[in-house]
Amino acid sequence: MTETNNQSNSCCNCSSVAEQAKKIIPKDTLIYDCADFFKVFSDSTRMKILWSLDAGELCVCDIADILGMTTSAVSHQLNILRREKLVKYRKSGKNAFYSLDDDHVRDILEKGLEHILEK
Amino acid sequence: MTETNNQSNSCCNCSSVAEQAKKIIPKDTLIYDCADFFKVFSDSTRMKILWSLDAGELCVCDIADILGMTTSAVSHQLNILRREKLVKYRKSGKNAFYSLDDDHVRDILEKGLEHILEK
DNA sequence: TTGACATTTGAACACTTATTCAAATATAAT
DNA sequence: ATTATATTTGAATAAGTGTTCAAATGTCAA
Repeated sequence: MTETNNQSNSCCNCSSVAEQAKKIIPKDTLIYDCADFFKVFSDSTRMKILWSLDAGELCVCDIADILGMTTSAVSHQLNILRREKLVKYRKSGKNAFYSLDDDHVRDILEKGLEHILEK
Repeated sequence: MTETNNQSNSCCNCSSVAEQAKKIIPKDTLIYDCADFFKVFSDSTRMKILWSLDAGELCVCDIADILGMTTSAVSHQLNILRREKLVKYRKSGKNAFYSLDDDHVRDILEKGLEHILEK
């Protein structure tokens, strides 16, 4: 054997970088969880809800009013945000009050905004 | 008129927060751009590609080899990553070498991973 | 020129997803 | 009990998306 490495069918000279890449990539389960996490931010309605909650605690009908959407549509999205642990809520009488789960969410929101504004 | 504010149909006492929320929410165009930006991170294939490129510059066939996918599928995703300015590339002979556009992307990748690991 | 290789591209397909609509819960007021 | 209000839920629809496949483009070597 003239070449002593085990790369399968490389077409160029990226082999060393490729080997390192294989080590760097997080495990599949992590990748999936991470992708799902970002997926929550990938919808404009959810984005607006999160920015609204950045102002403080809000009930469903107020969020719906702010966004100009039905409470049903908003509730569906809040359900997703809750499932991904981005918002928490408490029930009080007829109302359900939602708020951001932690400052981590604010970090991400601002990072995204920064990226757009700087480009 | 007994109440002197112009809120339309609020059901609770979130009015002051709601007013502030309306001011805080970024303009629609910004929201859309931001959502699109995060959408890129919401797919596991693109996520793996980005993590691969974190190791350094790579050509398409090597990325395909690392991910165990066809070059066509990878090329389609690279096209999206390029469109959103997350990766840059240079052509050299038959090859196209891709790399991360800037450290901003690394920041987001790590923020996402942090969030998952801490929860 | 011919053939091989790396990459890109477009159409088709299966799959996912956001909103709408109607109905169901749940709580408070009369 | 009845009515009104706030919210949730499930099914249906329409729009969006990732991969595959086949074909096209572009580059190098013989």
